[in-house]
Amino acid sequence: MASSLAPLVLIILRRQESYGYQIIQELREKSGGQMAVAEGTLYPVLKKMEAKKWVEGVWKKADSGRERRYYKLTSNGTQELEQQYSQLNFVSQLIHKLWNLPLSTSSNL
Amino acid sequence: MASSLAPLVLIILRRQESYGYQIIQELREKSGGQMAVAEGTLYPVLKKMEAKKWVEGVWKKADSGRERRYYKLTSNGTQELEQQYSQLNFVSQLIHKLWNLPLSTSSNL
DNA sequence: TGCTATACTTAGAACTTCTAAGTATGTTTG
DNA sequence: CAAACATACTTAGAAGTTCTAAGTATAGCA
Repeated sequence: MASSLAPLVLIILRRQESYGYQIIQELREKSGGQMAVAEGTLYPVLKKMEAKKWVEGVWKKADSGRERRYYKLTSNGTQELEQQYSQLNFVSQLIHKLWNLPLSTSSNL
Repeated sequence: MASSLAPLVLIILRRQESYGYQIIQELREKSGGQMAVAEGTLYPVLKKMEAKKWVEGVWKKADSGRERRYYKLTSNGTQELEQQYSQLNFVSQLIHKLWNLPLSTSSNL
């Protein structure tokens, strides 16, 4: 369960343009193998993000001779990412706040 | 978009038992109005969590005379919460890690 | 030549969340 | 007292996301 893949992908593309297969590898590596996103999950997400103009995709022939679809962030996507990133931080902070509230030690009823 | 409501609810119930309507209020208050969960979203989630034995629900008559269904964490639910909480922290840290990687300044192709 | 890694596609199922109703009871206010 | 409002829970259906599980195709290697 990726729990909202889009921001993770946008963050990766913020650093440098990339393509589907590599994004999957990077997520797996950077997460120490914890985050295993299936191809059937990621590729439709990339298409949806392209349709929303968050990213721009172009076909390029790699040195290997293979065709790859490289994606890069648009300015739209940068805005979107900033919003989603701060939203994620907000929720994360809310969770910590709730977690750290003192536990009730006796019945409250 | 609540982005996985279950852990938030479990965290609230970890502090003290509560009921649906109050959980909605608490989420709204503690989030400064940012997190507005609809009743039609929360109540089915509570039922699902009860079916999974993460929480236990009982009907009680409140001082007001109203019937409420109070939920409290089971030991099962405590285990589940610990797992989900560390999973959330993991993803949150991964996101920060990826965000803070140096941006590429020139073409990488 | 056959296997493995790379690279992308697609259909359908499962799950989550939201919308938008509805029901019922207690409280407040004109 | 009646109307309006806040409390409290229910449910059906739509929309959105992710997973499963296929499939296609090419490059490199044994």
